[in-house]
Amino acid sequence: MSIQNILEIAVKEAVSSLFSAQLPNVEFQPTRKDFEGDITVVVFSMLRVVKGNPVQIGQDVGEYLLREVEEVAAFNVVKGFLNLVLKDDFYITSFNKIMKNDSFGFVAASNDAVLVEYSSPNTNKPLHLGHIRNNLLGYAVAEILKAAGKKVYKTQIINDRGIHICKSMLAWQRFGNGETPDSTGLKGDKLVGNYYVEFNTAYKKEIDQMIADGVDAKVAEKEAPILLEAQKMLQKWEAGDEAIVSLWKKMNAWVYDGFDTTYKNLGVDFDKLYYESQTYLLGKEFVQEGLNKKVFEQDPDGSVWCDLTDEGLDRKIVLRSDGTAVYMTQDIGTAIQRVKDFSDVNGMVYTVGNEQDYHFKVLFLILKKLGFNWADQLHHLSYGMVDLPSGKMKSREGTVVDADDLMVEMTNTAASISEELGKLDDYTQEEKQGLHKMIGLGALKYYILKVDPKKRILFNPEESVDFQGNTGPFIQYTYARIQSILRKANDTGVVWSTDVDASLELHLKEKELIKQIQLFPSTIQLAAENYSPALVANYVYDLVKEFNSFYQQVSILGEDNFEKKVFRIQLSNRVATIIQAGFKLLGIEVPERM
RNA sequence: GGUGGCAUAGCUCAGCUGGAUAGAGCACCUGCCUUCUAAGCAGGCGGUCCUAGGUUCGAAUCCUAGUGCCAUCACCA
Repeated sequence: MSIQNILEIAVKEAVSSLFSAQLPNVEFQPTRKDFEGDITVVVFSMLRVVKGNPVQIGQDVGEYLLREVEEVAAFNVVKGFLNLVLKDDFYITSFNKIMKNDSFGFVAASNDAVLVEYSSPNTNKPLHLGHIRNNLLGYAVAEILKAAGKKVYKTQIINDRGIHICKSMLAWQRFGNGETPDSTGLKGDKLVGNYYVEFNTAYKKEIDQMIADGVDAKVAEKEAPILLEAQKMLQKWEAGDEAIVSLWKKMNAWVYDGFDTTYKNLGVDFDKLYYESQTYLLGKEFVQEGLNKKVFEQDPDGSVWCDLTDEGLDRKIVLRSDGTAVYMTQDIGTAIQRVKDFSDVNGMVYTVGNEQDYHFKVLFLILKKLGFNWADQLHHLSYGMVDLPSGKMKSREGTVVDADDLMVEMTNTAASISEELGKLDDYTQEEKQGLHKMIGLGALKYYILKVDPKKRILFNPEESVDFQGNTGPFIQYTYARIQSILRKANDTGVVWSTDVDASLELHLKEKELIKQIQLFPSTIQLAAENYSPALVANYVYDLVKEFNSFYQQVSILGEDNFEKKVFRIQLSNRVATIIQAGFKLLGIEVPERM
């Protein structure tokens, strides 16, 4: 039973015996640092049940608790706040328990399965900073859900069909001269992306020419020959034209190759991939079923709609008049397919930017109307855009921050800082490289994940990402320092695996650290409930702040009292494992040295 | 125009279900490396929590209205 539960019962008893009143609940909060105490009972909230002066009530309850609850060492009342001081041995006992728990903070896996979708790129462009946020968020949320006891399947849906793909294909056919990733040394996604750009360049040139020849601008945009040819290509693709399909397969393979490299560097992975080209037909069946069930209605021109005006939304199209699928059609099909594939799945998380809030609201509603009981368990993990100081990233204006380039840049920055400090001159080039990547990526990932997903991020490439203060490297550094201490402790042969003597007197900083450590499990739960890696990031930061303060104020290995020394080594070790575990949830690694 | 999100220090962000004197980092100014890694620590400067009402013993937090920024309202994805 947690201390809070013990106190809750005791406070209720106190109120019952002192004032003959029944408290529905007791409000607790951590005592603010400016006051003496560890945990605070808010007396104000009792006033509804107990009439009287809050200070006097607090005093009476405090005396009762001091008498009846073993863990309470002292109390004081400030205004309507009853501050309780807990005994040191309560903290030490609690700490000893935590030290024995190898999976502290983690809930054992259950059969309650959730599918988490993220990344989901188009196959005509390389990944950029926006995708990085998406990937990091999706990956971290998946890990956090696992830690909170869910069974998780990571997945993505790859948008591998449509006119945009044909544009790259056409440009490659025309201007490519048979170039391949091998012949050029370019990553496959970059190569294909270049042809997408080339298409647009050629397209624009044709439009300009047509306008110069007296064609109306809007007409030119629609009738530029190269665009018409791309559309023809799409029709051929849908008809299964062999040459087109094989070109499509070849170029897509290049792109997937490139993506794989980026994902690997970024440290994310997937359990199952879905391809739009394989699922887009599926939704159509259910459109028909929706029609039968009268969930949908058909217009005279053949288009199918879902009327959501009763829910305060619009009428939404689910099938075009020519019978082809729209975005919504495919998403309906994909969702259903996933539940078929993973029969134990009881919920899905869609990691998609907040510009699609409306789409997902509608999608979930439609699935519910179609009668799927799991539709209530769908969650759109909506996140804000990553903006540059110049505004939104636009590929056409060349203001996109490329994912691969950014990772290299971060690694280089980490390298130059590290070299300047020169602490690791005995490392081999290879070891150094690995470390620099770990630090550079740690900085990037932490920078993005510490922000509440809902909020947009302003990314300034010039100022880039900090390595000091509230940053990934700051936290990694603390971890490395602790490892250094542990190495020395082991080298000097200190055995530090024994239980800590509960009669030890705690230093203020030690007590604060234990308090912070105790919060780890509830932080993971809260982060899972809110789908917010930021909560984990900020928790680890607070823990590290607390540790550094402790580290600076007390000597660990230099402590004369052996019991204290052992305790401090254990405490440091526990902090390190929580940093490591917390960062792992964020997909960030920690170094032995830096 | 309808709908949704956001608004906290010069900048970037925390602030859990309403609680005490609103907290960090960066930047700027002071100190601290003959002691476990100074990518660190301690301190200082800096706030109309967008505005106006309301609910409450108590509001950055909840409600209403307004202002600003962003997104969305396509037979695009």
